[in-house]
Amino acid sequence: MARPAKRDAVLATAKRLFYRDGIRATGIDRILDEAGVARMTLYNHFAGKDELIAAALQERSGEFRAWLQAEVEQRATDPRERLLAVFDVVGDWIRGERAGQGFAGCAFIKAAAEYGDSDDPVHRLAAGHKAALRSDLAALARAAGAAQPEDLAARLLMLVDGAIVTAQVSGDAAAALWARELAGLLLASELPPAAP
Amino acid sequence: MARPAKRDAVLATAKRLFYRDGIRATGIDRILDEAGVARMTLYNHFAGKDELIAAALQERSGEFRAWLQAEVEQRATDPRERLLAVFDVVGDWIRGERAGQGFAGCAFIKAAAEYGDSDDPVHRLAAGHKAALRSDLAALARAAGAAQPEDLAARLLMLVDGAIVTAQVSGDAAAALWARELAGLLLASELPPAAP
DNA sequence: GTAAATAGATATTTCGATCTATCTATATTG
DNA sequence: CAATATAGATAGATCGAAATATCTATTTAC
Repeated sequence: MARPAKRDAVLATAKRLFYRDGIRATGIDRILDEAGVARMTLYNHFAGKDELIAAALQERSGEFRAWLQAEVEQRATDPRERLLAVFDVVGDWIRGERAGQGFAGCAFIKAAAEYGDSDDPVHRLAAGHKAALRSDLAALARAAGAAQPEDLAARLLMLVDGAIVTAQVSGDAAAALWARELAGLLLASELPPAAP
Repeated sequence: MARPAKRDAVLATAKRLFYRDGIRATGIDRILDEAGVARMTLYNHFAGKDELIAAALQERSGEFRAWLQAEVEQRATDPRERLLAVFDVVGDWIRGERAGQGFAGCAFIKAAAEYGDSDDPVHRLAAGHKAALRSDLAALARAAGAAQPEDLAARLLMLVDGAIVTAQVSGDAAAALWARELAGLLLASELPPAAP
């Protein structure tokens, strides 16, 4: 094997359990058990649980952004429609149609909830993920001709997060649809009329 | 003193620490220390931590709903304006202008994040709180003449939660304003035009 | 005087982390 | 090719701290 097969096993298991059960609720021992890895291989690859948490969140952030970007680009070509397609992708995610992963809310919102101090490294990673997503959306908004793409992106991301939280807390699978309708109203009021 | 002075001290401290630091992150010992109460008085009044969590969340839910209701009624009389005033109240809360309490997100969203299993009693309490809030908003929506007051309430609550989460995770103090603007668009499209 | 509250000891887990000794597979070297 | 050095992984013991919960004996307050 090339290099870090065991490291990847630990990281993948940590990502899954941290997301499904929460970070504080997930002990090192369960990660080791489910990854089928010895205790010291974890501590050989990561300085400790904190570093493992950071690595898991960073990897998840990159994967999620890439997945969202690819799905959106696949579903629409017109920038305005791509902004709306974001909510369709989120809807599929909520309904559990994302590769392998059952929906359990947003890992970063939940991480920020567990580590509420805004100076905490975990909270910073969560905020950084949201800032990156906002930047991704701002690029789409700019392509769609928004006068204030950053402002529009911030509002759209707030809609996305509202939908995710509503689905996770209350089990409202239709939340993404509600958010999509609201996004439609927002785009109609913020974007120049589309040329036919 | 009448009856449960010590019980109230424990409950008040638990409410505060659970909200500020998280539930799992808050140990019994710290609650006892900060409440200035002996260990056995806690276990005389509550069967254990689980019951204390439930009591704290229930009390907070009632207090929050009453506070929101009172603030909204104080700020506007017209039902449509009351629906918008909800976002002003949330904005004050985010900016830390609620009695004594620094803003640290929504206690119930955070609780549902920590206890992700939808069958968990803590998660159920969180979902129940959101259902109650939705019901409160639906009453306002009905008074405002909404055709589908429950649907409108669900969307407004999603906006509220989106604003709260955005403020907590990313520190965007303006999130409540963004949500208010979106709510304005939604009301314009869902409510009958106001009679002058 | 009676019920509540207290201090303090204690039991039992669980958690994160460290250390050691052993095993294995690969790579290096003679 | 064969002997060996090296790195990675393993199992298991162990440590200290923190967590929830229980029990007892004493003090406080009404």
